[in-house]
Amino acid sequence: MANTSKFNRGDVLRKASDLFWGKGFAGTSIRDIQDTVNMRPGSIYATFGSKEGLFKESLLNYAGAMERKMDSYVGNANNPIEGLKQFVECIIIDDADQSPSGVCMLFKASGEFNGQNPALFQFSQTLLDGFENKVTHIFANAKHAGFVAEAFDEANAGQQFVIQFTGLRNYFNGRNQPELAKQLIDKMFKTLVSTTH
Amino acid sequence: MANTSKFNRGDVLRKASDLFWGKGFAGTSIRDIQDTVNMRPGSIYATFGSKEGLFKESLLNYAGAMERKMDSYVGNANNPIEGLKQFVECIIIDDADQSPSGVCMLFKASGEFNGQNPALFQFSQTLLDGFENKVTHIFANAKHAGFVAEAFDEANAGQQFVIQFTGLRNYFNGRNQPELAKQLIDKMFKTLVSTTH
DNA sequence: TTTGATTTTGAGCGATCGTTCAAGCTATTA
DNA sequence: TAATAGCTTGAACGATCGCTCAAAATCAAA
Repeated sequence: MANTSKFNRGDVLRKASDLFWGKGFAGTSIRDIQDTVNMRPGSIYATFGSKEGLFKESLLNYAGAMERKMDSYVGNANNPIEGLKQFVECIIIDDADQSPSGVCMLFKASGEFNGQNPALFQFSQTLLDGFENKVTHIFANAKHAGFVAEAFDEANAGQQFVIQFTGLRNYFNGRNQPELAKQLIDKMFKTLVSTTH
Repeated sequence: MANTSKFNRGDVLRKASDLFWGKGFAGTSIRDIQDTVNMRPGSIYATFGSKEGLFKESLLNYAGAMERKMDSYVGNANNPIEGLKQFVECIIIDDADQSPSGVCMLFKASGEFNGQNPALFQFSQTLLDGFENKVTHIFANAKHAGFVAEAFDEANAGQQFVIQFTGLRNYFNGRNQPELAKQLIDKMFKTLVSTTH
């Protein structure tokens, strides 16, 4: 080894991720990225290979951050399902004004790439499946811990969670009605908990 | 008047709309459009003013086509709510493979423009509000005709319809599971019809 | 302190972007 | 049929796109 990187890979990915999340893949230029991560094109390409490569890592970084945030809320709550609810409230209500976009980056990518870029579409779909799996496991654990009835169907609940979460997030994208959002999230979880086989 | 247009404005807007819907605003170039609508740049700019102008008309065309389709299903059904359900099944299941995108063009535009282009974001939000209003009126008419209880809350139902529809559409974007989709649409409407104050 | 492997730099490549406009074409009117 | 108003054409503008690579800078090991 003779020379070491001057940038922090995590910082760079966080910034690039926020940029891509807000402006989309096609709407973000490498020069946008150069400016916000303070790297020259040569360094960017030596590190990430291509715009697509950087996007893939950015999307992965987003999904990871999302799952860590969810884990944190679930882990700190007495009832894991209550934790999930707080996570949803945080994303839809609290983070609304500081978030680069009101739409989930995974769905935004999935929507942008479907029919245009099979590889990146497949990549985003895999991450979405992973997210649903994670939610399903949280519901399963909640059931084993006795927080919901034995007849509770965790797979169905995980699926419903993703659908409702997406619908709500899109609905409140650019719409500033926190009290309404809170009501609808309440309703979402009331319906979710009553989910059985 | 000395010469008349050779192109059909409706045809051009349909084709441009499908292109923008599939590839997004940033992902579609004027040269893409030249090729699919068979017009030269001068004609396009003389007719629509700019890429943004063409996009606005394309989005309007999409929203209009969507509402006409919905009206058609609702008008031909004995029960307007049953008609709404058939409309949803048509969009999510039947049209899945011939549609330029599995995501609603209005939400895709709203997601792409939020924080990037206030004018176009506002435009797409207004069309979304119009769509929700239309659905709410359909529910109101269904109530007045006695298809649901007097306690039925049509505004709440309209809101829920948009949220559930969006969630399901995103979920089944690129996912080919028609029988599962049918089940979830069934569940969506069972829940919707039981909506009261 | 010298060496040398590694990273960073930034000018610049060819391609494509949105857009313009002078010139040519076309159909109606006189 | 000649005149003319309006539409279409397509070459080309300056800007920006993703990306490359030779040269300069940097730091660990010898």
